[in-house]
Amino acid sequence: MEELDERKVKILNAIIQNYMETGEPVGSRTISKSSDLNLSSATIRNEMSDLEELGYIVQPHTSAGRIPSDKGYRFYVDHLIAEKDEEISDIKDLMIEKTEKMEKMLKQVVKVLANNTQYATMISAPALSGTKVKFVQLSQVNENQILSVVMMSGNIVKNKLIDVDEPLNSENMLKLNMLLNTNLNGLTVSDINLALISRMKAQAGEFEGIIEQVLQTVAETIGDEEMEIYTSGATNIFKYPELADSQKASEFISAFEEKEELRNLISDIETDGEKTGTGIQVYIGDESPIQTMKDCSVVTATYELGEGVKGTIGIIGPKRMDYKNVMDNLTHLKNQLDQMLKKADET
Amino acid sequence: MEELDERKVKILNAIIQNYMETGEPVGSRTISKSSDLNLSSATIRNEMSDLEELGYIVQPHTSAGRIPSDKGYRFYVDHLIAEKDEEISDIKDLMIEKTEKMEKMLKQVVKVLANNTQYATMISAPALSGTKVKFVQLSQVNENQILSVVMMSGNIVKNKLIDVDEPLNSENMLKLNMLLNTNLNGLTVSDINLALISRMKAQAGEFEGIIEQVLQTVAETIGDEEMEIYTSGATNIFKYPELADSQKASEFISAFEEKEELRNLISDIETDGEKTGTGIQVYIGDESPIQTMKDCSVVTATYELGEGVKGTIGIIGPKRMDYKNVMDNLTHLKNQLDQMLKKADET
DNA sequence: TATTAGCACTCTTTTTTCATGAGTGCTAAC
DNA sequence: GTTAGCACTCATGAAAAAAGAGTGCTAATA
Repeated sequence: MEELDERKVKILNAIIQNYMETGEPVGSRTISKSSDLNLSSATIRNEMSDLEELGYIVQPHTSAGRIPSDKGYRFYVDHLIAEKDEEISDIKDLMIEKTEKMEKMLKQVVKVLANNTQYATMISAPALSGTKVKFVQLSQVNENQILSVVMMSGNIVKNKLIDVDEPLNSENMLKLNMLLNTNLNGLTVSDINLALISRMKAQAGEFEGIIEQVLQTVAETIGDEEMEIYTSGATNIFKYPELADSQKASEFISAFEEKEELRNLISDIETDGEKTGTGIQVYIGDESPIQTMKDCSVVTATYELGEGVKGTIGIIGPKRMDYKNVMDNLTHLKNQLDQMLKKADET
Repeated sequence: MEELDERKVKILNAIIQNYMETGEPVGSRTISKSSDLNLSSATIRNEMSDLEELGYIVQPHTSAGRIPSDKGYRFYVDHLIAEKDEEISDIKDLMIEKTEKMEKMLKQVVKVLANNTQYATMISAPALSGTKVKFVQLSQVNENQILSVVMMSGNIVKNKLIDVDEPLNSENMLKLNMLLNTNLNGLTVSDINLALISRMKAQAGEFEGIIEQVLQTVAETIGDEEMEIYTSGATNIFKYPELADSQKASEFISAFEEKEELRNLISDIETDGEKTGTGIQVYIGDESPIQTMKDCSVVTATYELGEGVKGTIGIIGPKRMDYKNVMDNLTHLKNQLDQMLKKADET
């Protein structure tokens, strides 16, 4: 296991640090001068040669310096960051305005995070399919339309218009609402099965037809929704020359605009499960499940809104991103989010 | 007025046509051969020299061909497009899926339009401030919270949670709902003034306190919203070399991501009023109210959702955009939108 | 034995130079 | 009024040359 002695680790670290800052291949002379090892460039060269053979660094071409390989970054993330943890991490405080609207909050969160890190960011709204029904209300809007309003845990409100053949009188409407609330309260979409439906139909008596339509609608309202994703800072990519040529940039930004690929990315990540104990996951280069991002690294965190209901927040940037800063930011934010959402749910 | 004789017009037209296709400065020899004027390049050169003096075309540098100036494009848009109108315009049919959700529909519209034109597109949701209240419903969600749901013309539904000190019993809730609906139905935000409020308070009796809070909330629900804008195809900018260098592209795409500048653009345009009889407006280069877009042209259309309630749909592309195609597309789409929204409102 | 100075060699990057070609403006002839 | 002809300008691209960065290897050193 110990294929790297202490000195090699130090040199590898120095190379990565330097490359993170400059984005340029780093040569032996640079290391020789900048590090506190007091070794000549020739010695460093020998060590670098070894490190290359072991696959931690790579030479873009003969007579260029070395850059970290995916394996190198991986080593850095797994071993080197922890060592630095003693340092005081001074994250700019992530000021998030309080707002009860989930959508606004999420939009703000990605924006703040993008600003703070200078990378591209995304966040997925918690999938409704896992949330519970807190409250249902049908209202007769006019002769032929009923407005169904469903409130889920996390105070997410969804609504839909239902067309009906004939209006219900207010007494029946009241009954129907009672029926819906007593039966659906606390259930998730997957809980609404055939057995429940026929039970409710039986109770509905003459409104059996409407009940069916309503339940159908409720299910659609909650379940049918495709995963909502908010993004920010896609244009930060232009700050990193290795990603900024128009071909790549166009694809990258398109992916952020379309969001379809991001959706795939996120569902892959969510099924992937947690890799670290902290709820933070790091995908370096090819490790990322998505092709468009193979020159990037993706760091994600999962926030929770009660049992089983999760959303994902992620940062996408160059492989030489500041992993420490990014992970700290995400941890911080994840905690803040968990707290806020829990509070919103309690009320 | 007649500073351009027929031949000059023909030459100008040929230059513009050619430049639109190629994006390259066009020289005298090209015109001499391509047009049906049967003139030598020397003659064309003389005419081009005149056209330049008059400001319709411009030379990027000595020994380059000419490109149209803003004035040239303006002439083209004002005079030359009309002449071509006999041609059958074969717009690909803009297939828009029916959906009762305004948001989904608008998102789809910009996407289709961007696909169809290959330019960047945007659409503003109709400002709620002008729409009318169609239906209000308060529901007791739990001891301390009331959910207010407001439905506006166009079937736009907004909701908000209100915190209250003590729950209302169902009878009082019913009264309150009646009161709200009878008083607010058909009103716009600006109609909800102090006089109305005090009148309603008087009618509310013991629930005066709640009424105030509710009305406040309703006003917020409807009025406070900032203009919602959906965009698509921002990365199409990379298809036009004159706009595709990373500096410009980054700014451009950022503007589309942030949407703040677009909001300004749209409100400028909306106050600007209609310039043409068709409801289509064209801003060429510097004519555009916004700095970031000074190398682009902006073409917009206004769609309506009943009296005074407007939204704007726009296309942003290079100055050499295919104005005819764009304007036709917008006209077509505007009609379709007007129709759809009218229908949604009737039900 | 580990380290280092020295040097030849490689490969990229930048600069310079040069040739090419597109396009113009002007003049003189038609 | 139109056109052929020609000198001139300027962008573009290729080729050549120069400069720099960095390596790998060898031989000397501690």
